[in-house]
Amino acid sequence: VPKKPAASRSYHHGDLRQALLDAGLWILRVEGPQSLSLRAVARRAGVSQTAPYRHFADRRALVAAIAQDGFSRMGDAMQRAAQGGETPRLALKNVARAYVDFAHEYPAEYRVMFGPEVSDKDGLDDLRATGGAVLGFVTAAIDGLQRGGLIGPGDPARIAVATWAMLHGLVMLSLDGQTANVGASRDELVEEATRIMMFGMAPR
Amino acid sequence: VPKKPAASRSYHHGDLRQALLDAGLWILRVEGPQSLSLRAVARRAGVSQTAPYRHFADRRALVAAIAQDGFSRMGDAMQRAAQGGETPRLALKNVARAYVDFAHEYPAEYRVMFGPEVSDKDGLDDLRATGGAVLGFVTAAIDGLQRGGLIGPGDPARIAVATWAMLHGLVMLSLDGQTANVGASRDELVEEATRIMMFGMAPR
DNA sequence: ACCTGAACACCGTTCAAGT
DNA sequence: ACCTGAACACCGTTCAAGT
Repeated sequence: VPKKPAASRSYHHGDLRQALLDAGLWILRVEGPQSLSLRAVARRAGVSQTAPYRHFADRRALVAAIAQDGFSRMGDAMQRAAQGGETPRLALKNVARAYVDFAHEYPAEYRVMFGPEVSDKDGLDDLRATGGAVLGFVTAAIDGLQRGGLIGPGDPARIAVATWAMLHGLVMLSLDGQTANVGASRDELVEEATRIMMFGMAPR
Repeated sequence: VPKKPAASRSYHHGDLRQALLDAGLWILRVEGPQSLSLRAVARRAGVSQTAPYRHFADRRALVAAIAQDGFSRMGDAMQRAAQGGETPRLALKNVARAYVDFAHEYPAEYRVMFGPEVSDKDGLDDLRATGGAVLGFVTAAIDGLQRGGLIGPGDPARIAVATWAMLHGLVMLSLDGQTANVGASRDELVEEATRIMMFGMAPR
């Protein structure tokens, strides 16, 4: 029996759109991405197979909504991490760690966020905007570090892309188990990557 | 009518395993990853729906074989690029460019190589080995640069992971269209990433 | 050994219909 | 407006059978 106030129960399943998203997230986390079907989501939400079409144009729209939710929550985690740092450089490291931690805590969602099903953003304007916000967030952080004299000059947008690329690549290789044989922990790899990004590989 | 010598035609479709791989690659490139089904591959190869099961245990095995083929061809391209450089540093840049170019020339295959369907390498020992060879290749290149005094000390395996992560992340963000708004070409972004990897972001 | 046809349990999506 | 049931064209996989 739903406990929500009547005003938010526009039909007898409460907020069905949210219920479908919750069901999708549960299936994704517990049963894996290959089980994430519109029919399974409908079953878990307790409605007929065709009910989701009232809220999502097609399967891709549901996946996009899940991806967008992931970007949103990851952005929140990064924001919280940024506020915790005592110095700008510590803040950047905290943000990097928050990013990597989010991906490893919710690997299935992270994969969906960057997966092939939503890689073509045509018709997914909201998702494009939310994903772009992550880059904007990193760009603002880079800009702040430049103003503080902690990193050198250069187009902050390009530097931000390189920073994001490093984090994203590290996460993907790690999730794919492709860093398992280097004899270094996840934190050690983040550390090494941060060191290279700050000081470079060239001898000083 | 197949023109191969009789010795290689173990059955009337020639080398059916290879024919199925070719069909899969064609479908992947032309119709996209969502059309890559065992049945479609069989149809295109002109055999019954169940014939592929003589050569691939299941759909995942076919996808893994396609991914492995991709890793193999990408490794070849990197090897060729490495030999072309006049100096070690130019060679590294050439390898980076070859990597990024391969991914953009065969985006569907690249996505499959790092996609969720084969991310769990359990039971895919050959794929794990071929993927690991890419890391070994980068590690050897880093080691060579260290010996030549062109990059500083440090565990070459960890430095290689960071280098690969940067390339992989750049490729994925670019393929996802998430670098479209920074006003920089693909080459410019590779250039910027290479600069940061070599000299770092910190002011000198 | 290699391939086929029928069958089962799924799936996305559409359509007419119910309240 | 919101939801359902039936239907269509797919899919992965198994099984008995054919040469």
